[in-house]
This record gives sequence, C-alpha cells and structure tokens, in this order.
Amino acid sequence: MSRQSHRDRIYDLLLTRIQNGEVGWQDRLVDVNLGMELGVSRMPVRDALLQLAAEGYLVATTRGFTLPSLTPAEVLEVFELRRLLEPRAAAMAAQAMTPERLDALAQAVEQAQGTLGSGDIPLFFRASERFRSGWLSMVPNRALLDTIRRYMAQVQTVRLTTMRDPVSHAVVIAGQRELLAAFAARDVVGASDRMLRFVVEGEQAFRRLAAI
Amino acid sequence: MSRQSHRDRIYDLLLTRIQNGEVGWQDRLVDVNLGMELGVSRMPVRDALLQLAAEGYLVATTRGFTLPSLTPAEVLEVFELRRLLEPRAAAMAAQAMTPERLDALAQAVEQAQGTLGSGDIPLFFRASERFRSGWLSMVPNRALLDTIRRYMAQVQTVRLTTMRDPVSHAVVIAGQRELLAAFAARDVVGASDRMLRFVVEGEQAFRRLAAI
DNA sequence: GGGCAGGAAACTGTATCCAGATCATGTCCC
DNA sequence: GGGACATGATCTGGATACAGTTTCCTGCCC
Repeated sequence: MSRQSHRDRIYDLLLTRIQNGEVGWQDRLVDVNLGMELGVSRMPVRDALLQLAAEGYLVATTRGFTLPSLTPAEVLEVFELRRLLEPRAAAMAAQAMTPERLDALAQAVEQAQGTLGSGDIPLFFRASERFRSGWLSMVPNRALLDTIRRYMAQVQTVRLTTMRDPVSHAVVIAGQRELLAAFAARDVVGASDRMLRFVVEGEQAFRRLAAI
Repeated sequence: MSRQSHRDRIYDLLLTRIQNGEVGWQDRLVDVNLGMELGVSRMPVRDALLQLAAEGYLVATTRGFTLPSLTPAEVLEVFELRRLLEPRAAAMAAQAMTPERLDALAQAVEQAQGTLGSGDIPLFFRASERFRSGWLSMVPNRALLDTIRRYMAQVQTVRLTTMRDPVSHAVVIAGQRELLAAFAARDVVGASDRMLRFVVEGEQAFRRLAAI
C-alpha cells in the first residue's frame, strides 16, 4: 500500500476536524453523507468512524457518530488522570525543549494574550491548543503522549465550554507564561509543579462552571 | 438491536481468546477464516479485528492481525506510565475493597502459589491475571481503569514471556501477598507504595530478560 | 392541544464480489 | 548454493446491494 488507504486518509481528516473543534457537540457524523462529500463509498468512512469510536474520540449512536459527552463526574475522573500524568509530561517536555519550539510556544502565548481585550474566544482556544500541542509533542514517551491525547479528545467539548468563560482567560494565560518560562529555563521541577497547578486551576474553573 | 450484533459477539469472543492466552504470538487472525469458523461473512469479523487493533489488543499486518509486539524501548515507556498510574489505582482499590473481593483475590494468590512446585506456567499466568483484574475492577475512576487496561493489552505478549521466567514467580507472589494484605487493611498508602515497588520489580525482571 | 399509530425516511449491519497488493514458492542462471 | 525473477495463492480495501432497526413526521382521534 504505497498510497494511503481511503480509510486512513479519512481517519486523519476526521481526527483533525475533531481536534480543531470543527465538529460541534450536536453534529452527527453519518457515513453515507461523508462518503458523498469525500467521493468514496461509505465503507471506508464507516471504518474510520468505528476506529475513532474505539479510540474514544467519538461515540456511536443509532443515528451516526457524535462527540463523546461526558458527565461532570466523568470529567472529574479525567482531571484526576491529568494530575497524575501531566506534571511528568511537562517535566519531560522541559528537558527536551528546543529554541525553535520555544519560539513557537511564545507566539502562541502572545496570540492568546492578544484576545484578552477583543474577547475572541475561538482565537483564544486555537492559540491555547497550539501552545498545548506544541509542548506535548516534545514528550519523548510515546505511550504517555498517546494516553494524554486520548483523554483530551474525550473532554474536547468541555474544554470548548470552559474556554468561553472570560474569567478563566487571565488564569490560563498566566499559567502558560509560567510554563513557558520553566520550559525556557529547562526547569524540569518547575515545569512539573506549574503544570500540576495549571491542571488544578482548570479543574477549579470546571467545578465553578458546573456548579459542583 | 435487541440481539447482539455479529461484530460485537465476535469482538467479545476474540478478546476472551486473547486475554486467555489462546492466541499465540505468531498466530495470524484472518477474517475469512474466522468468518468460516463462525458461520458469518468476513465483514463483521474484520470490524471486530479492526476494533481490537484500535484498542491496542492486536496489530494489523498485510497478512492478518497479530498480537502486538513492542520493542523493548516501547515496553519501558509503558513501565513509566505504570509507575505514574498504578500506585494511585491500588490506593483507590484499597479504599473501595470488599470482603467478597478480598476472598477472590486471596484464592487467586493461593492458586499462583500452588504453581511454584509444579511449574505450571499457564496456570500461574491465569491466576496472576485473575488477581490483577480482581483488584483493578475495584478502581472507581473509569478513565483511569480504561487507561490501565488499554496499555496492559499492548504488553500482553511481554507479560506472557516474563511470566515464563521462574525466577520471577516468587517475587510476583510475594508482591501479590503484600498487596493483598494492604487491601485487607484498607491501607491506602501501603497499597500505593507496594504497587510502585511491584511495578519496579516487574521492570527489573523485564530489563534482566531483555538484557537491557 | 396532546397523544397515539402508522408509514416513510434514515440510518445500521453485513453479504457478496472485484481489484489490487503482498507473500511464498518454484525455477533458472551464475 | 545463492540470488533473481515469475507466477500463483492469499490476503486486504472497498464498492454495491440488501435486510433490519430506529427515528421522525404526519394524520387522526379524543
């Protein structure tokens, strides 16, 4: 298979859409429709959708596939997982950091900062996502990275919702700035500690918004 | 769908075979053959196999699906993940433990102990699996539990291999006994600490066998 | 206006078939 | 004996069609 199969191509495309927030929480991904859009039969689309479901990015319903919708209790379970894994991941990222990646991360933080006046929520989300995936991809442990990415996909809709809360923006940006400083200094312990606080702050914002 | 679909039924059956060690590391699971064996077309078989692959239990090759075969470096990445997650999981299991579950765990440990003289490797493996899945299923955090189960599926063949090393058996059983004692005492900290040591011991055994 | 029933639409699961890719085996040549 | 090439077998990916299930919409009745 010198060329990518339809299934793999469609999987990549759908995963990118999901991770870019282009799939709404009420959208239904239906294989026949996507097949027509992409010029293929529904079979490879279905295969890609089933794979995304098996990996936790989507949920199968009797009327197409949708984004997972976690209960607040389930989201808190993911926060617990984040507290266990992300400090270590940030530490590893700090150790592996490069000047080029630091530049890119700094740009993402400045972009997020620039939305504080304008209230441009989608841009704030995209910049924050760029910061996050930028440092995550420095993590050398592939099993750890895959695990983090998997659960992040499941709470995507929650993240979009909490990002709409302007109260959180300054907190998030302050966290990003301090993480960036730790990364720049190759401060492994500092990155780990700040990441833990970052996750805790995110959980506090979630609990406030969900009135838990 | 009041009756289980072929796909789901076949998924369950194949997963059971995998987890019971009935699939050899050189076996190839081919959808046409399994379809004939089970009296269905290859499509639901293929779907089930693709799902098992997406979940990490199998790997697709150009000639059927096989058990995953991780490189030693990849296995060590998983050990890192285990060190991060399993102490916490054991702590939660200790907190949630019930007398009935304790009985079942104790039986599993005794069964594993009984193989020390006979050298019955498959029985030792099954008893150890029973111990492990017994306490894991007490973990109330579903995200954490799913994450652990997923990466354990990927290292199944490694576990089967290291289980064949008789030197490890006494170490494993001692670990199980001490975990069992911590669970019985609802000793959350003790369970966490012992679990960390258990994982480290497993890693040491792996490093020794892989001559790393 | 609300509830229920029936039918159509919209989906899913899967069977069958075809085309393409890969692997294994056999043969020939050096 | 070893390597290269050709051929056949064996697999995969995917297209199409059909049957079954679920949901939605409309009409009718109270």
